Amino acid sequence: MTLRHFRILQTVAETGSFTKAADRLYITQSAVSHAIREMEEEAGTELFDRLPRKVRLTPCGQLLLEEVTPILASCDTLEAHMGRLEYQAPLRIVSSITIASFWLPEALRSFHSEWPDTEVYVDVAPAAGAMNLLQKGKVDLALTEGTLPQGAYVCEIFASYSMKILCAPGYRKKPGPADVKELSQEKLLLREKGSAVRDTFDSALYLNGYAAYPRWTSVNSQALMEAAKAGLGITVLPEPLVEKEIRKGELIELEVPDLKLENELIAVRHRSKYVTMPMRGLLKSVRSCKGRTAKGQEIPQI
Amino acid sequence: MTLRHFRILQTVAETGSFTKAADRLYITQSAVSHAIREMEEEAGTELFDRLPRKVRLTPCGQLLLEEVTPILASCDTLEAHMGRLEYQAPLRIVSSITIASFWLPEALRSFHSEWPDTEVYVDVAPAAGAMNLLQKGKVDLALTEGTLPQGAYVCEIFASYSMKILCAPGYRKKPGPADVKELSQEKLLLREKGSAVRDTFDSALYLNGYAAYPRWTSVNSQALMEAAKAGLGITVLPEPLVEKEIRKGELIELEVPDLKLENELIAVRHRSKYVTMPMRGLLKSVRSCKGRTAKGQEIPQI
DNA sequence: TAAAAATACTCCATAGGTATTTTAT
DNA sequence: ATAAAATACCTATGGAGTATTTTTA
Repeated sequence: MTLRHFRILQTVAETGSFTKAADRLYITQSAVSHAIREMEEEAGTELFDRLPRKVRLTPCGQLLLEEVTPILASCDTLEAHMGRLEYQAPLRIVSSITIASFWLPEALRSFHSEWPDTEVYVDVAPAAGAMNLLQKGKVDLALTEGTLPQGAYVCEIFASYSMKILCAPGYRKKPGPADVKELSQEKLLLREKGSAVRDTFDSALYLNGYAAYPRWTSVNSQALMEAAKAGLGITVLPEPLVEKEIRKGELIELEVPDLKLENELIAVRHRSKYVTMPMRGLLKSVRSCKGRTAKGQEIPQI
Repeated sequence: MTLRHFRILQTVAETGSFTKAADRLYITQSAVSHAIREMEEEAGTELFDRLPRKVRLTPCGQLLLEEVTPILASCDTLEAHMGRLEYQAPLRIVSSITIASFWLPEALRSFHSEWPDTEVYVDVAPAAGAMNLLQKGKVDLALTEGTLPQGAYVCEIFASYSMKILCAPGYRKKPGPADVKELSQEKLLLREKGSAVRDTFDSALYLNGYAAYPRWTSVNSQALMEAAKAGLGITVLPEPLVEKEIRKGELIELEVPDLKLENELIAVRHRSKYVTMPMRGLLKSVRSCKGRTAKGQEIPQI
């Protein structure tokens, strides 16, 4: 039994004639006759009464038609969707917290203006989890930061941000720059290991021969910022996140000349994965994205 | 796009491998590869990501699979029904009032015991309407009575009944048999023209050179019976219908030796119409039917 | 190196066509 | 005599196979 048989059955039922059905389907009466015969053999009974000048569904044929009609209707709508599949299928991406806060909103706004039919599902997760989702095929693109991932991936650096070392205005007695040793002995308020900000900081210290033993370890940057404001220690956070606080004087930057604290933002996808047109569009939007949210706009805290 | 493509898509999605899908479908990996390629060309996008050692649905493939799955499920249940179509399709019959009252219940009881899965839809209609329904294909069998219908039909006489000429006990002054002339001049309470009982009576009179001009004409036999009981005239009704009233003495039979009032019961079907197995069964039940309802049982009045 | 998909090619089953016969009015 | 379906017979497309190459971990 094939869709072809179903379609022929339906058309014969509608036209009441093998010949007319054949005309409508652009095949010959012979082909219709064969097809109906095949179905009748499969059913073990006649589906049409052959009357002079016309045919008419038997009760069996009627029963079969009732089952076949919704199947054909489904196939028709599917057929119509077929060509648009690529634009209707959602994009699934995972993004680091920082990127989701300061780059993604702009990128998605630009993407949606070009691809209004394509939905984007976003999963915000720390860098380590992001690569796992990508590898498992749960997402098609990971926007992550820090070190370039190993493996069968295509990576593209699309932006970067610097991290600031910060404390409350009255926290430090000695003014001016500090050296790395001083910093490593301070009360540190840091993100958890595995987060890009922490890993970059750790490796920067390590390059100078030191290691960090933080007082606070937090999965949430906002908590660290508040702790620093309260004078509980020194924290290290992405510049875009603390821009406003520095401007307002609620936090002040501690300069440590030897530490290069810069994180690169990376769009990562499977090397062997086909890049759909909407995905191409999203990558373009990500690339052309200036970063940061507009001045004065409230930053959503995650 | 064919059901075959859909099935291959589904199997590849389930097994995560072209080769495993091919094994399960008893075709080769090559055939699967071709089929998926064809669908991808139709969709204009890739449906599976080719990873080392396995394949995985893309979002497009996922979307397509979600549309395809219910179609395949419908086809599976249809396939299962296919062979039983003949037994699941209902029989549609039309029956005269008299047959429906005194023969059909027994025939259907016997039929249903042999064909419990086959439903029978019964339309009770006067003889003229019955043939119309049969001709229009609304029913597959007509149980009618009186004259054999003309046209492309197969007819089978399966029983007969006699009609009784009846009046109230005190209605007639002169006792004993009457002749046809006397009868034709009586106050007659008759069924409408087109009904088998009336037509048979009319033609019996006509053969003797007379015609009926009834006082009452009714589509309902019960009304005629009540009128006769009330002494309003003489009526002509099927014997099975008035058996009880005669026995009780509520009506008495008027003998008219020259009138042969016998109606044959006929099963009629289209000559060119395929006879399904259940229909064969129903015909057998009709043929072997003794007629009348069981003694003492209430006769449903229609 | 191994395991899987892609591909080049071949074959044949069957969908479909042509021409004719059958059927029923 | 006519209009339609059935049928005998033929053709060609495409579904499926074999064998080989490509790909990537």
